[in-house]
Amino acid sequence: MPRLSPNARRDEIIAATLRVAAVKGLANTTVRDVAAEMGTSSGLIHHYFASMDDVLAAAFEEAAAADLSGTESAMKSCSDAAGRLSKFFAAYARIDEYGAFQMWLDAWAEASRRPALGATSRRLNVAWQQLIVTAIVSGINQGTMTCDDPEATAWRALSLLDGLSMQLAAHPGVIERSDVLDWAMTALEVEVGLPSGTLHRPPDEQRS
Amino acid sequence: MPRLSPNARRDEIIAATLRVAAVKGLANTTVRDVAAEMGTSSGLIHHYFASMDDVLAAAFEEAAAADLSGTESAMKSCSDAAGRLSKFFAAYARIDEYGAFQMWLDAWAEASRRPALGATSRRLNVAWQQLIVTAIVSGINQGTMTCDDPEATAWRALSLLDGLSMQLAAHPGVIERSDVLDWAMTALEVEVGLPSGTLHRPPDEQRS
DNA sequence: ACCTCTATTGGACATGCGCGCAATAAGAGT
DNA sequence: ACTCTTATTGCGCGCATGTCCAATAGAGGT
Repeated sequence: MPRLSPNARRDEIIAATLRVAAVKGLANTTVRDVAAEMGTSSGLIHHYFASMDDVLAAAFEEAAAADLSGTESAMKSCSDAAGRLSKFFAAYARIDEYGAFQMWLDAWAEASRRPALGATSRRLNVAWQQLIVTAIVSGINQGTMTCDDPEATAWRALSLLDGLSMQLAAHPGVIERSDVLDWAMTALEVEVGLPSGTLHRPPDEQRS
Repeated sequence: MPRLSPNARRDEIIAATLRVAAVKGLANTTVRDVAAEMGTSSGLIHHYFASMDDVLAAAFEEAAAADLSGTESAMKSCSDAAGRLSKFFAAYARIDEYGAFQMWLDAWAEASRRPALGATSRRLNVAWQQLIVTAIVSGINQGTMTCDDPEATAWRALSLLDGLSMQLAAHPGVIERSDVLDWAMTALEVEVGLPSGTLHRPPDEQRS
């Protein structure tokens, strides 16, 4: 196999891991699977990562961090806080649709058994919650929202989304995909005192 | 080891499997783990089950069905609908504490890859949701609750509980155990128009 | 007492896993 | 062309897993 630069090879290992994990699941992805996917030897992987746990954590980190920063920048395109929350839900739904949710399910299930993966999962989950927190806080400052405990409200909104999406991913057909977003947005509207339907409407874009 | 009747031994295998799975997770529970937990040889297990998959499926079914019927009967000890919901949350919390939630996480993650496990998980999940639905419907009939769509409200309540409990199980420390119940109960109170705090108080027992 | 059935044993077997390591080869700098 | 670094190989070690099976032991019927 062609000799690659460390950065390029490292990226390819992560990319190959994600391709395998999308089919077999994060937990069932082995060193030999990833090596075969790349067409290289299995020993090569341990030249770049100390353990398979680290490989999985890096792959999950890569995919999840990309989704996170994509969502973050989408939210910045709105100046008003309600619009930002609206963007948040839209971005979450897009990720959900493209099948990444199964990876989150795997990560959550494995979090308590694989320390590196668990730490990454925890950090990114908190980062998602903080996206909601900051949007709510700016909503309060702008006078359009009211909320006693933005941290708690954000956990409830995110957990409701996660819980509903889990039903969608694990038991297709028991609830509708369109209901997930609708229900979660409505619940958050009530919590922060927004007029019903505010989050459902496409937000105004920010003026430059 | 004492020679037991087939039924007794089969039950003990399932019980031992659950004890191990509570610690190691459903997916990581091995034949030898179960045998060691019982204090018998590993070959004995294959005398009763054709494969380890069958053991895990039977164990999950057993535990989940027991938790479900336990919760159902606890709810029946209350005549008023709000009391029943209160019992529901109490039962859910008890199950959660004893470590069974990791098993649900495993089941959800594996649902899309193991059809038999997925079907069981789906059926029992819907049954849990229906426990809430019937309580809400009787609350409406008793005139103590209002709800446009009990099915949807039940999914939201259950998903919020599941989502929050998932954070508890996967990322210990990010939220408090006591908050999970508090937040989920408050959210449901708002949804069905119950006075704040109603679900938090220990319900009156039913008079015979 | 013996006999029969079967619950139970304990280990063999093949497979798959993460990981480590000595050998190899490719590319970059001189 | 020569050297030096290191990306890459290919295999082997130790361990854990599920499955299978011949041998053993214990309880119930006659």
